[in-house]
Parts: sequence; C-alpha cells; structure tokens
Amino acid sequence: MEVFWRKGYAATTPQDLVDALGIGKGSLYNAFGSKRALFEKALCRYRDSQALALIEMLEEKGPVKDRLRKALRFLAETDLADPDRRGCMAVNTAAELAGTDEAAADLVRRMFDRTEGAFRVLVEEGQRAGEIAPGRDAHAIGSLLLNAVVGLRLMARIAEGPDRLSRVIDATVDVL
Amino acid sequence: MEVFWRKGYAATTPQDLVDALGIGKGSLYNAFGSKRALFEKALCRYRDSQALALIEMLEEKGPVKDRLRKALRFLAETDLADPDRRGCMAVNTAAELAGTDEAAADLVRRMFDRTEGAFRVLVEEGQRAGEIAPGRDAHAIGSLLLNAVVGLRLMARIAEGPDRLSRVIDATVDVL
DNA sequence: CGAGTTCTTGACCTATGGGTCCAGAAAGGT
DNA sequence: ACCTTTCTGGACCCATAGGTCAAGAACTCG
Repeated sequence: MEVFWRKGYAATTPQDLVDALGIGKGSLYNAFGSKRALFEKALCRYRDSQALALIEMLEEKGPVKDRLRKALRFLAETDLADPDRRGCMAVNTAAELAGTDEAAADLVRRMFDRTEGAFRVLVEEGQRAGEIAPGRDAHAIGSLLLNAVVGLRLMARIAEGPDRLSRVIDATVDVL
Repeated sequence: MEVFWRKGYAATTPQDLVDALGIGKGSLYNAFGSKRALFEKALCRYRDSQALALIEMLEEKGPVKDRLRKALRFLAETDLADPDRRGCMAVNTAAELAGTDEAAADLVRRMFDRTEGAFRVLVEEGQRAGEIAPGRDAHAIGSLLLNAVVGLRLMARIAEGPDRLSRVIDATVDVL
C-alpha cells in the first residue's frame, strides 16, 4: 500500500514491491497473483484504514462546524507533513486509473459515496443544531464537502505551503 | 497531448505516440528528445488551449454568478461527454507526477495560480456589483472556487452520471 | 521423528519500454 | 543539375517489466 500510494500504479515495479516487502519475487506472485491484484488489495486496505478515519473524525462530539474544520485541517496538515506528499490514494487512483480500470474506479466511487454520506449526516446534524441554515439541501452540501476534500487532497500534492489550503478550509467552513 | 491526456504519463508508451502521430520513432525522438520533454510540451499546449479557455469564459459579460454557474456547468458537461473521461490534464498530472517531477508540478501550480487569480477577480467584481457579500475575503473565495473546480474535474473522471456534479455546482454557486 | 504439504527464493523467460543510429528521401542553396 | 543539409523511418539496442518455475527450506501432524 505504501509503495503504490507513493508512486502510483503504473510507476510501481515488481522490484519496488519486492524491496519494500523484503520477500522474494516468487513469494510475491505466489501470494498475490499479479501486480494488479495486489494493488486492489492495497486500495482496500487504504479504504479500511485511512478513508474510514476521516468518517470517524466527523462523528466525534462538539459543534458541527468545529468538527468539520478540525477534520479538514487535520487532512491538510498530515498531507503537507508527509515528506512524499502522497495526498489521498483514492484521489490519485481516480486520476490515474479511472479511464482504464473499472474495478479500481468502482472502489474509489464507493469510498466517495461513503464520505459524501458522512458529510450529509453531519450537515443534517448541523441543521438540527441550528448551526447550518435549514433551508440548504443537506445532500448538496454533502456533495460540496466531498468535492472540497477531493480538491484539497489533490492540491496538497503540489501546494508550496499551507496558505492556499488554509484559505480553502476557512472559506469552505465559513460559507456554510 | 491527446494521448498523454487520455492515458497519463507513465502509461503512455513511445509506440502509442508513434501510432498517434503517424511518424517514425526516429522522427519522434529527433523532434522532441525524450518522452519526458514531449510530455512537457504537451502539458504546455494543454495550458495554452484548454486551461485558458476557462479563464476566458469567466471574463464574459453578465451577472457574475451566472457566468460562474455557466462555466462550471460547461466543464462538467464536456468532461462527462468525453467518451474517454479524461478530465483535466493538469489535475491528472498533479495526481500522477507531483511527488516525482518537480517541473511538471510547477507547471500545474502556475496553471492553478492563474485560475485562482481569475476567480478572485470574478469574486471582486461580484462584490462590487452587489452579487456577493462584500464581507467575504475575495482571495479565499477564489481559492475555494479553484478547489471546487479541481474537485469537480477529478470527480468527473469517475462520476456515473451528472447528478453529483450538478449538486456540487449548484451548492457551490448558492453558498456564495 | 519422518513424510507430506506448503512457502520461499532467485534464476529464468518473453515482451516491451525508452532510446540510438544509419541509410536513404526531401528540401534547400547555387 | 549538383551538392549539402535536414528529415524520416525503422532496424537495432539494452535494461527492465511482469511473471513463471523448479529446487530446496520450513512447517505441519500423526
């Protein structure tokens, strides 16, 4: 997962995987069948560890906007602190493989669906709590927030400093 | 440009380029030096043709929010109508090459800067026209809009239909 | 403990990636 | 018309991608 995340699918070679795993090439292929199959497992592992972490952050206690701001800041900070600037593996996979690999695209789609759903729930909660105008379409705001996260994590890959990301986060939360 | 845009950098082979250009391999390398150098030229061409088109759309006449909505809709529609679902080449490049290719990352960064600037100008215009609350930080809203476009164009790569993109666009324009 | 099963490994294989080179075709100068 | 220069295509090159395999090591289990 780490290697695919850092280098992307096409740029990762069997040798890279062998080196990172510290096993022989035969074991690698005996255990996983193919590079493609291993990638899929890696993406699933990413989903189960990383992607779910965001959703759990959103379910904590406290004012909705605080939670949201905190979660976005956390993403931006960790992305920027990563020396390899890997961003989000799901986002990277969407960009790299969505035309050619339907299964990978589908995995990413589902991850996005889940995240969008979590945002929607959060928005509805914010509306009940009076933090967010009840006139807004929670579903649409959920999509907006998912979209913002996707944008943020891609921008984090090329951002020179935290400024633009901070502006995006502040503006996104303020505008709700 | 078309080939790199469709397949990404790593997945594009010299053979692909030779086939698409209809020239011999020798001519290819004689003319462009290396795959990498040709990619950079392709990315520059993309910037000069596609990326500038968005900025020009934003400079048309009429109410600011209408222009914005129209431009976003246009992006979403063309992205979805593309049978290859290539999305935005700059976004794809950021996702694929930002850790490993500083020059490419820099090109993308500059494209993003320009687009963000255009959005900022648009927001300021909207504020003068009374369409957008003058209390908002135009710079931050510009960043937010750039971020939304980046997100949209990545989402367009895996979107099943226009629904989610439409929600994002509507919500984005409405919250301003 | 010993036989059978599973794992591991690095040598090996083929096709292709990315690139060079040269012989000849076109183009250009005079 | 001739020579020079540039352009072109494709044969050729080496390293690597992606994967297989057989032989031995390690683990099971009665």
